[in-house]
Amino acid sequence: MMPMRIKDIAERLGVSVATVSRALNDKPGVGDNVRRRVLELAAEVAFTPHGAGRGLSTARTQTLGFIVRRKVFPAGRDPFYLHIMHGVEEAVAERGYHVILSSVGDPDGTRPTPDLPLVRENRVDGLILAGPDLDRALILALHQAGMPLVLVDNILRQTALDVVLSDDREGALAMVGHLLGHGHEQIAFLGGPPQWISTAERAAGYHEALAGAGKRAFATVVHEAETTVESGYSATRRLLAQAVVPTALFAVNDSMAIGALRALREQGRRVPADVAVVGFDDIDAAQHTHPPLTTVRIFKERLGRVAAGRLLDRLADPATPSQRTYVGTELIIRQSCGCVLAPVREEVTAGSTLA
Amino acid sequence: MMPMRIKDIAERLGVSVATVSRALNDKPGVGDNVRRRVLELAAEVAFTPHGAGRGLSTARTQTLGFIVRRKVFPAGRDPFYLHIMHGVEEAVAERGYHVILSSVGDPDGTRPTPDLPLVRENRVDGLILAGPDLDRALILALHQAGMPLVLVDNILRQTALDVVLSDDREGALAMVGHLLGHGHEQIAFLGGPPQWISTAERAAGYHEALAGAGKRAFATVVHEAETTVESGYSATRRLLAQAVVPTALFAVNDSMAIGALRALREQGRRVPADVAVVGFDDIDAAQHTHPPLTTVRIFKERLGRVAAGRLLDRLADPATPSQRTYVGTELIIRQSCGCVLAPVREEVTAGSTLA
DNA sequence: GGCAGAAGCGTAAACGCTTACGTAATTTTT
DNA sequence: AAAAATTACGTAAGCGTTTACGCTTCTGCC
Repeated sequence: MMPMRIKDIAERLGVSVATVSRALNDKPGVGDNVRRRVLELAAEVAFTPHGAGRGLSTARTQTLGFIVRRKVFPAGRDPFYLHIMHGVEEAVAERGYHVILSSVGDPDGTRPTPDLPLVRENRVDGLILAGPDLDRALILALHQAGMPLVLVDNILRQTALDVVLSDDREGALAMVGHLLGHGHEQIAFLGGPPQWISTAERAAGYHEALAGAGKRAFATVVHEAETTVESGYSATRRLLAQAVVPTALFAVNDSMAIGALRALREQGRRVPADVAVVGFDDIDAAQHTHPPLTTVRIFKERLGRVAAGRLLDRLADPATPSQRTYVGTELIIRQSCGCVLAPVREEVTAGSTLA
Repeated sequence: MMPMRIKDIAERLGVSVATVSRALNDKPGVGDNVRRRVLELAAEVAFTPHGAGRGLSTARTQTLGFIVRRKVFPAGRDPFYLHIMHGVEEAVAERGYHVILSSVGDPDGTRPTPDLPLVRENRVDGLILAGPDLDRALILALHQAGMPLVLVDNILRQTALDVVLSDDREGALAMVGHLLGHGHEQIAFLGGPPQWISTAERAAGYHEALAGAGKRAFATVVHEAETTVESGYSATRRLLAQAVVPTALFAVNDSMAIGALRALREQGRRVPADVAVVGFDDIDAAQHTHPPLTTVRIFKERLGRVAAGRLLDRLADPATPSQRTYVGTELIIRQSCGCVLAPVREEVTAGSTLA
């Protein structure tokens, strides 16, 4: 019942532990005969090396950390980062690694240089840092301490770090292009914190699309401090109080778009007849809004998979130059933009509350 | 830069590593003087024991595994279990533990007794097994191997295991009681797989409520093999084809309720005017449906916290008798049941698409 | 003042694995 | 056929902790 250890295998086969270890790890210095016998027995008893033992001698834990700011975690929020983590888990499992989840609280300031128990305890070989609002000082400290890192949905300027992003600019470009193609002239933008890479890039895509079409941005471009349903709601109300009302509303993410839907409905404006509303992310709720939300899908699991791949590659070869990877997006046309003629790509269960 | 190890502390203080270890672990056999100096220095350099080293000598990893069936994970599904995991993470972090996420695939049958790499590698002290459709053989094998376990949203009859469940029967009782109290006579039930504890208990609560009120169950009680939007949709269509149509529809979970909303809408029935629809779970999407969905809220993070607590307690004292814990639910009255008079408890951002 | 017991501390082994080094046997080279 | 190089294996040290055991020094007691 007690699992076999290398020592036991060595004993049963009448060889030394060193030989067994070499055989198991494909190292030279073992005869074909002995090697075969070792591998056979190992397979038979489903031998797996003891994690801590191996870790102690190799200084490798075969484990990655997935770090996310506690605030962006669920509790009513869309589980965007959980989807990313799921992608990470699948990818690393395929390569024999594990993931430890850790959500960091607000910097408490009790420690001069912020750090993570995970790291101090040497429990991880590398970290995936997800989300735009992780403490800069923390990231820098980890990087300078030599911890292999990959950033997801975030960048750190002036620093050679691996970064995985969704192609937000391209997605926004496509979205706004789509609206323009359907005759919208007055497209307002509900933005988020400009220091977040994703929201900044989406804003850039918005402006670029308009410029490319020779149009001007809608007079009032809002930049909210948060990207929640509430902020989308209040921003839309402020927008509607203006003299000229937009014909389309591009929210920087789906949560804000949902807030916009609510504000419009309360003001008696019909969506999409009076004003079109589109979002970004394709969160789970987007297909259940009324009307179902046209949006730009982000492949969240894919982001996780790619980030994990980058990190594992870097661990295998620490000299790999850092790189920035963009994961493509996809336009999801539902009813909230009124562009029924556009090609509709929908999964079977979507649009449960078709209007 | 290199983190200090016990050896270094011992050297700096001119004592032995054993003494340092004893001081750090609050063990007797250390003078007050030396102890103080050790603790001071340790605090100063933010010493944290090396995970693998400690793990190797104590056979404790300070790590828990969170296991979930791959199929129930996101990719379009509601991240129910991710919320649970989040609760787990918060709870264990407070007690200095870590969580490793692992989603298990379908049993591939290549191994006579199913097991987990996590366990064979001795990476975890215990496991939280989430979801009703984990392989029975796996659970039993782990249990018999002496691995501390806690089940969430699942039970294993005939086995003394710690179990954490939401109080589904009570929730269903309250929900159906609420409908009855508002005059509904014909309440249909859209059920799920009866071997799942949660769906079975909800069905039981439904019948119990009706029996308590002296009513009979609606002639056709449906039990679907899946609890998806699609199955809710098709089950509702079948129901509507019957001679007598219910006045209220109680779906065993929110996904099915969403499917029901779609089917009703397609058939031209108004919700809640013609037929009330209620669900269970309070998934993220429930507040964005049209109309917003009345449902029974499950405290998913709390489930995770409680499960983690049970497991940690058991690790601290392996003799703890196994126990079954029920986490209460909460009726969330929104618009889909038409019972506007009931007390409405809503968070601020809810009901974004108020009808 | 002598002795038992306790307290404070060091020594060394153990956990399970990898790996540098040494040695004997085998193969290759001349 | 002798020297040199290669191969196959064992020995032992090391990774960072904890802990059983043993030695000294103190304390208290008669």
